[in-house]
Amino acid sequence: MSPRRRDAEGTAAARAERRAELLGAAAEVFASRGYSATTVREVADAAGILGGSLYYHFDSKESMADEILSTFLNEMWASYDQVLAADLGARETLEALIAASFRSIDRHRPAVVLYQNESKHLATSPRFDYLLDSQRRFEEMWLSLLERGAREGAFRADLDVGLIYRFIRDTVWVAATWYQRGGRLTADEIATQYLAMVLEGIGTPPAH
Amino acid sequence: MSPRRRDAEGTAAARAERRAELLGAAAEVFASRGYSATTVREVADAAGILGGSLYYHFDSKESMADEILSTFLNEMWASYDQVLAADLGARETLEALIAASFRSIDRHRPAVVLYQNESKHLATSPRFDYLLDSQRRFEEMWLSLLERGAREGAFRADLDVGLIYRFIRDTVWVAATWYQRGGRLTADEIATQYLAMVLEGIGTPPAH
Amino acid sequence: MSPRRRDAEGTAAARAERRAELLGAAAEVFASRGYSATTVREVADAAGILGGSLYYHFDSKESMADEILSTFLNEMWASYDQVLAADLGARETLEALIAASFRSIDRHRPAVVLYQNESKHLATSPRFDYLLDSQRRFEEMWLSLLERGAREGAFRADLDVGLIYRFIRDTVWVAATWYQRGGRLTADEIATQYLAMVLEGIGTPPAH
Amino acid sequence: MSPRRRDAEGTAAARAERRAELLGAAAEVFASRGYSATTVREVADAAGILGGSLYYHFDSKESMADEILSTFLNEMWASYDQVLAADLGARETLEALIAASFRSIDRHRPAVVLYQNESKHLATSPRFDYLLDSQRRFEEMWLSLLERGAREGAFRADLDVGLIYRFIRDTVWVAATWYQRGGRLTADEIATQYLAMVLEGIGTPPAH
DNA sequence: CATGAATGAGTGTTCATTCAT
DNA sequence: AATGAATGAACACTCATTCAT
Repeated sequence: MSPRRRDAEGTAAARAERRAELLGAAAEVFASRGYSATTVREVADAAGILGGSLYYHFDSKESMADEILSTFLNEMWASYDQVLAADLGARETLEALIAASFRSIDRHRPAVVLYQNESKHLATSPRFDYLLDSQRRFEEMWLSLLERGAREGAFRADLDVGLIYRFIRDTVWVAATWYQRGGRLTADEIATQYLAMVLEGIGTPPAH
Repeated sequence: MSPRRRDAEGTAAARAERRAELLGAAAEVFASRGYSATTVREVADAAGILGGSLYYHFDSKESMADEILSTFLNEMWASYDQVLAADLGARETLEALIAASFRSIDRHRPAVVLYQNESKHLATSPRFDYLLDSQRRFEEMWLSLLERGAREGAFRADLDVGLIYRFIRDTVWVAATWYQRGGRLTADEIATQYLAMVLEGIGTPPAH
Repeated sequence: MSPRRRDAEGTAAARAERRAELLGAAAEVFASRGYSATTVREVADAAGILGGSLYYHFDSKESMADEILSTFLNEMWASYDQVLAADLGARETLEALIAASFRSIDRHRPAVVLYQNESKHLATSPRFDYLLDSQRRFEEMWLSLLERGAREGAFRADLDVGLIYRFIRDTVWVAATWYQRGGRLTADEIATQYLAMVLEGIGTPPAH
Repeated sequence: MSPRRRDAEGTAAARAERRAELLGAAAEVFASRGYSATTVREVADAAGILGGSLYYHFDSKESMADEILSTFLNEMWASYDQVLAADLGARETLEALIAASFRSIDRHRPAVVLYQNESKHLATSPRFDYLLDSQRRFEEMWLSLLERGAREGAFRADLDVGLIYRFIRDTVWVAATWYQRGGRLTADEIATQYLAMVLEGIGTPPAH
């Protein structure tokens, strides 16, 4: 490897790293203050630079949100696809998907919050069409899993599937608003308890 | 009595009614576009008047949000207090609270969305301190109910109470983002199915 | 005519008048400082209002330039069309067109300057396509007139027509950069002398 | 002697050459986009380097314009002075000056465009006072030539001298906006035809 | 009650310029 | 000589708010 190549790689990597740093700061601020209510200057402050300097790295505020969200979604789908490829039973698939989701929250908490709060608003711009695509694919995946589970006897068949879908979807993702790494419970512990609640309910079985 | 005077006579009631109309429009727009992303002009457009005219009725954009939220919270707490005053068993109380919550969503959907999405942001201003108070009271109420239920054997005791609290809280309120009056399911039907899920889970009991 | 209609007309007219006022100020500043080098604030200052207030009347800086230019071009072409419709001889047509041009300069001096200095730059945006259209029509009109004049013996035939075209075009329009109403010479006097120069030259005939 | 040292030896000349290269690119871009509308980055792009790198060679954007304009004006005046020193008759002087002007356009087209479009704007800064000086000298030169020509019978005496001055000035310099080296007509051919137009006009003599 | 013109602080963005490497 | 990251002032534009009518 020639020194030239070494340098080129070094700066390309350094640039990518800097972008990641800045996007991390941006995601944090967007998540806590809301995308619209956040000023570019606040993002820059959080990153320790001046407002204008962000534009050396990014085209616009929107493109920061774009990169934050697409990075998160790509990783999330990669982990979902791995689960789906394993071809497990309905119940095991559900368990694996929920665990994967909480791991996503653990790794991308601010991005998840941003996604939840602003995707509807952002999706009005064509550049964010992939948000709707992802949402559609997500819904299809869950609905078909829940229907299959009901058919196979893994899940109760007396509940509205659309309602269950929303129930699970909301339950999982909203956790991003309060989850914090290093808190009382780890992401895996939360996943386990969530699964217990979702599958068995919080009520005690009626006595005979 | 001239028509002018006739109008004047009804002024107080008419004014209140107009305010309610305008707040309804405002809540709808705030909920769908987000409070920060909504301009006063958009609210005015939705109400069929010009931007400046809103200031005859309200002091500021903030005060509209204030009135929307406090109206909703007052009504919500009135219904909760009624439930609590009935002194039911833990399970029955939970059922009644959830039913009351879905009825709140039915009556104040945009306000609930606004509350969920923006209360954190708005609460930085002292005028919205009551949001935090309400939240605190809400948490206390649920935690004590869940603890009592666990003690009394109505609820499982092996789950983290704080987690259950968040689980229920999120599950219920997020529904405001997709619920629509006159949709496939009524608020009461949704409440019933939610209760089934929350209490019994979606899984089928393991065979012996 | 009902009072309502009177009012409606009154405010519509008042609004148009205000726009015209502001556009007059804008044209003046654009012409003297250059469009790009002019800030919106400078325009507003010249109009005696604040920068933001301009946006109550106009969508953007660009739309001000647009309205200034299209108003000027419309009026210019109206006067040209009148000349062309009269179906005069080549020489008389040329005289009438040049007189009309100087009258345009008299009435729209800043707009002409703006047109000359910035149309190339502005025409990169599709909204200004009409500038290119106008330019093309202008060139065709002049070339066909000059060719006809050469054929009919009204103009010398030994000169390059394209060159004459540019010569006349530039000569006339550049005058907008120094012309001032109420100066030593009226627009008509300038037109007369320009015509003398263009038709007969500034040299004295060679003695026999 | 190493190649490095060989380079170093030629440093002063090499540096001057590089400056000239960069100024050539800058002049081209300034002329085509307008000075204000041109960014330093665009200049650098045209030169194949990065924006910041220009500042190794020049103090500021303004100093580039300065050097472009003063180089052009110095050369132009050198050629004018040569003409004036020859002490020709009025008509021959005019012919020689116009020919020299078109040769200037041929050699410094972008600089001439820049001069025409931006000198008024730039002249607000004291560093560009020489632009006004040049303009004044230019006007004096032409006015005295035209007056002398009128006195001596070389030029018509029935036209406004100030008008003729502007007529010639504009006619000549505006050509820089459309002239291109290697086009249909050479600079000398254009000069010849321009002189024919200016001296004899485009009209045919009235028949007796 | 409502209008419509204006305000002025603030927003996202641009860009000439600097400077360590 | 040139890079590339950063600066900071300025820009076009937005918007909550005011107020005379």
